[in-house]
Amino acid sequence: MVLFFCQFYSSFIVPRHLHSMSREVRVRFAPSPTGSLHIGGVRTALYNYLFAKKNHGKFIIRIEDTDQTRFVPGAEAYIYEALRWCGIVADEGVEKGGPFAPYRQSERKALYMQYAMQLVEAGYAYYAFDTAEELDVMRERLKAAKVVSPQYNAITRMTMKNSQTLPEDEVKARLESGEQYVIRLKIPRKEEIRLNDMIRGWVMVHSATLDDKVLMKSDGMPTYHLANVVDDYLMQITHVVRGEEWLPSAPTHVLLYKYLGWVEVMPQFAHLPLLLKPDGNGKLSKRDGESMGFPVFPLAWTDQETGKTMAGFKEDGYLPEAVLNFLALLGWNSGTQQELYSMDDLIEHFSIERIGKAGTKFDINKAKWFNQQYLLKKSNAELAEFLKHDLLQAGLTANDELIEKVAGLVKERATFAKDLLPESRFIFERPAEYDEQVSASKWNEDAKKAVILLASALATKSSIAAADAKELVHNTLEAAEMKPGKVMQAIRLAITGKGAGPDLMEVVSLLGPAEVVARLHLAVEKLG
RNA sequence: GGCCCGUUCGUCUAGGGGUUAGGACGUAUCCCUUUCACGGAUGAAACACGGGUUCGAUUCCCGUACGGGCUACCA
Repeated sequence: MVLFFCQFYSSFIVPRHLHSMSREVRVRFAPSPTGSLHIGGVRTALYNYLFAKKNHGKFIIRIEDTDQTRFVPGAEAYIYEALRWCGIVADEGVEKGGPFAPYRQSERKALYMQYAMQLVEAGYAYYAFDTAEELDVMRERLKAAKVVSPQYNAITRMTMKNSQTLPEDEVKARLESGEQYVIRLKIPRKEEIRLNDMIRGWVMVHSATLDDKVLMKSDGMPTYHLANVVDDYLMQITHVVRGEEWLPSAPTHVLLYKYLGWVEVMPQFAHLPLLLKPDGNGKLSKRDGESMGFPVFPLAWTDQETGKTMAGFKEDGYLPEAVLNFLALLGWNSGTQQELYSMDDLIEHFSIERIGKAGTKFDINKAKWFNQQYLLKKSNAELAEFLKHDLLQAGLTANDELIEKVAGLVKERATFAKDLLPESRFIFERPAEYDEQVSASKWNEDAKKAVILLASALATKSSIAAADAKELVHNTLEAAEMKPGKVMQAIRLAITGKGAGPDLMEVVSLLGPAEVVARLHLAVEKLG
C-alpha cells in the first residue's frame, strides 16, 4: 500500500528513464571501522543483502572511515570476516573492487570538496570559522537564555563567525591565510521537508528543527552527511536501508540531494527498527557483550583499550545458518508460519514492506532454539567432525565409525555442537566416578546382583545389537525375578556413571560386551 | 527540554471495523521413554490508557502515558 503510493508519487515527478524502479537495484552496507561490527549491524547488512538478491541487484560494502580520530585497526578486516562467516558476500567493495572503486571513503577524500564547493557557490552552504570553544560558548549562552534547542541554525548563524556574517574580503583573507574552516549546510528557515520511508511511510519535518550540519570538516574530510549522499549518488545507489538512528538526519540528506540537483535519482529510504537490549532499556550496544551473558558480536573481538576479548556467536558455538535465521526474523516475517529459512529461502521470501516498525528485543533463548534446529539437520558425519575435534582436544581418541555413531546417538540431546562431547564422554572413557545421588538411591543388593548376573550373561558374547541387548537384559532379569524398573538405573550407573543419558541398550551395543562386562565389574568393585 | 519514530501474550510476531485474537520461543501439566533429552498433546499468557468516528473498535482519528532514537568538525 505504502509502496504503491510511493511508486505512484515518484512516477509523477520523476522522468521515466530515471525512475528508481527501472534502474538496477543497488544497495550498500556502509559501516565505519570504529570497532567491532555488532549483531545489529549484521542484521542491517543481511537485510540489504536479501533485498539486493531478491531484486537481482547488487550489494555493495562501502567503508565510511571519514573520522580519523576513531579509526580502529583491524575493524575493517573484522567486518568482512564476520559477514563472510554469515554467508554475506559483497558484489562490490574494498575487497572485491568494482566499477565505482575506491570503496573506502578515506581514499575518496579528494572527491568531496568539489560538491561542497558547488553548494557554497549556489548559496546552499557557507564557510564557518568558529572554534570549538566558540561553539561551546554559543551553546552555553543559548542554554542560559533557555532557548529550546541550542543549535547552529538560521538564527544563531548570524551571531557566529562565518561567510554569512563576515565581510566578503575578510572571508577571503581568512581562507587565503590558511585559517581552519568548515563548510556548513545552510538550512532554510521555513520549509517542510517530506520523505517517504519504505517502512514508515511519510515522515515530515520542519527545517526550523534542523541545524546547519557541518559538511566538510577542518581536516578536509567530509562528514557522514556529505560523503554518504555523494557516494550514494556516484555509486548509483537506489535504496538506502539503514538503522533508525539515521531517521533524524534523513531530511538533511533529502535537502542535500535537492541542492546538489540529484532529486531524480535520490534513493528510496528504509529505516530499520533498532535491536534493543533484552531488558528493554536502550538499543543493544557493543558494551552489552559480557554484561548480559550472551554474545553481541558475530566473531570474537578484542577491545584495543582494555585488551579484553569477548566471544562472538561463533565461539559460543552458534552455527552461522542459525544466527542468520534468528537475525532475519528479528523484525521481519514472511507472513507465513514458517520459522526455518535457509539463505535461499530468505532471499525468496524477503520484502522490505514486511519489516516491522517497532524496536526488537534480543531473545537469546530463541537463538539457542534455532541453533538446536540446525544442529539436528546436520548429518551424523558432519557432527562427527565437531565431536572428533573436541575429543582430540580432551586427549581422547576413537575410530571414526564409532564417533559418527555416537554423534548420531546424542545429537538430539545437544543445543550446540560443543555439547556433543559432554553428552557422550562416558562412551570414550570408563566412569571415574559415579553420580552420588543415583548411587545413594538406586545402588543396593538387588542392583548389585543384577549387575553381576548381567555381566556373566554378556561375557559369552563378542558383539551385540541393541535389540538383542534389550532382550538379553530382559531375560536375565526375568530369570532372577527382578523388575527392570527397580534395577535399570543402577545398571546405567554402573555402565555410564550417570543417572541419565541416551538409550542404554544402544550404548551397550556401541561399547561391546567386553567393555560393558569390564565396567560392570568395576562398578561392583567401586560401589561395593 | 526540543524534534522524530514506535506500542498485540514474558519475548519474536500474524491479523485486522464484527475472530474462540493465530503461530513460534520460553513456561506448566500430561503422554512416550526403565532415565534425561527428542517428539506428541493440552494449558496459562496479549491488543498501554482516555476520548472520539461507527450499529460495532484491538483494528481508523486525536490526545495521554510509556518506550526508543537523534539533538558533535561521530558515524
